[in-house]
Amino acid sequence: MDTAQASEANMTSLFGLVDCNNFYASCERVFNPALNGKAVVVLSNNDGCVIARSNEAKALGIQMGEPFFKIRNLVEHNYVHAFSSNYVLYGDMSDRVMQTLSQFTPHVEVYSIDECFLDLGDFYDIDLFSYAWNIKKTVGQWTGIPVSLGVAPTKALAKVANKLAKKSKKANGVLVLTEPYHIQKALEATKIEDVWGVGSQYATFLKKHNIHTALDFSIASENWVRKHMTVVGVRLLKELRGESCLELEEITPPKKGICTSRSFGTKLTKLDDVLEATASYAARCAKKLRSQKSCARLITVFVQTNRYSENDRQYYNSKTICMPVATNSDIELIHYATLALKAIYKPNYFYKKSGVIVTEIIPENHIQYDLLDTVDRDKHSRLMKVMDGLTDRFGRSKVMVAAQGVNKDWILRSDYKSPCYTTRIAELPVVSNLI
DNA sequence: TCTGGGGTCCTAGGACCC
DNA sequence: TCTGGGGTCCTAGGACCC
Repeated sequence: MDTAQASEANMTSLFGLVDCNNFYASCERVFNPALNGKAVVVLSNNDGCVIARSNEAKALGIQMGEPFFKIRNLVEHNYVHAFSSNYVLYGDMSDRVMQTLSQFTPHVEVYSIDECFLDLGDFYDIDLFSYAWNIKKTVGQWTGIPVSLGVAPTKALAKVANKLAKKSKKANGVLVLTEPYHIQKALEATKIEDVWGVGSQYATFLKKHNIHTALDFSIASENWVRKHMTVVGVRLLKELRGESCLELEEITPPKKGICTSRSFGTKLTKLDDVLEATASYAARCAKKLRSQKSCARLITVFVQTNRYSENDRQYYNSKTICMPVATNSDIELIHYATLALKAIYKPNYFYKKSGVIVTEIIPENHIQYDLLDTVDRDKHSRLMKVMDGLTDRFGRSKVMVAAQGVNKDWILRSDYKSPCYTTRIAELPVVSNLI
């Protein structure tokens, strides 16, 4: 946005930020009301660490990212209810929340699975507080998910408002910041490390320079900020001063890199096992590419051992292959992922994780074909369509390329998973030798 | 025993070209 | 012997987000 546009936007810009409270934990509660008032945590893949906590779990002192084994005692004594992550459920609940929000303004930006920016620029003249409160109430009634809502003239200020809305008992989940005096008070009450865009590195640096709150930062010199925090810092500075620099991004641009990686449920040493896992990740990348109608030219595979086991020999390596023609076919990506993995695999290591990254992504209708190409791309594309159709209907892992394996020794551990309450998964026998 | 996964943007510096 | 300078592209690394 240029300066003229920006200053024009400033006349009326107004953003809402809706954030689902403790989202994954709240999703688990919607379908299991007995959990209300109880400490609930949701675990990362492999039930490794805590990635979501209800307020009661926070009150027990459980930290974000805490390894699960450290709180196993609490779980066993029933003080805490733990769930493996159930992304199908959370994705579906997220869709419902976003659908509900779009009833209130046509211009929404789905910022993450549990956050959404709203353009409220047309609503300056109405009673913003009632409107905001109505949004919160409606989402609660229609989806069962509690949300907090901050409203302010810029995205960064809406973030500030949202955080305070959640924290303050008085605000009770809704805070509208339009008056300069209120904005100033809010900035004063916001610690610098809680500002959107200030991570741990910058927070430490800024505190060293006596900047402890968002207000301190907002009165720093622009040149000083540019010098130490690049143009990104300057944008933040302006946003906190009320000058809108970040627009609402309603259309999600296609991703420039797509990565699928997982830690294995157990340590793997055999090439075949690592191959099966890696092939599955390649297929996931292919599916993600197809869903955004893209193809990729580069594929990178990496493997690593468990960096926490001090007694094991450590190994990390990666290999990138430039494919002759950009593709989004399971079969081709698995083929090249296999080649890449074989190039870096070394026997006698305990592998804990592998991953597939695809880059140099282009729209699928912009592919440059190779004269010497021997792949029947039409056939692949038709096959992938059929497979996607089956996957969408019957769920993942029902149809796959044989290289992905059926033994799945590497599969994720997920001992505490709730049912997929909202999406029916029909039963269908595994078809493994389709190709 | 057990420690997540998937993204974005910006900058500095080197290579290369004319 | 003298040893320019501007532009572009690429990459690695560092910061951030959820």
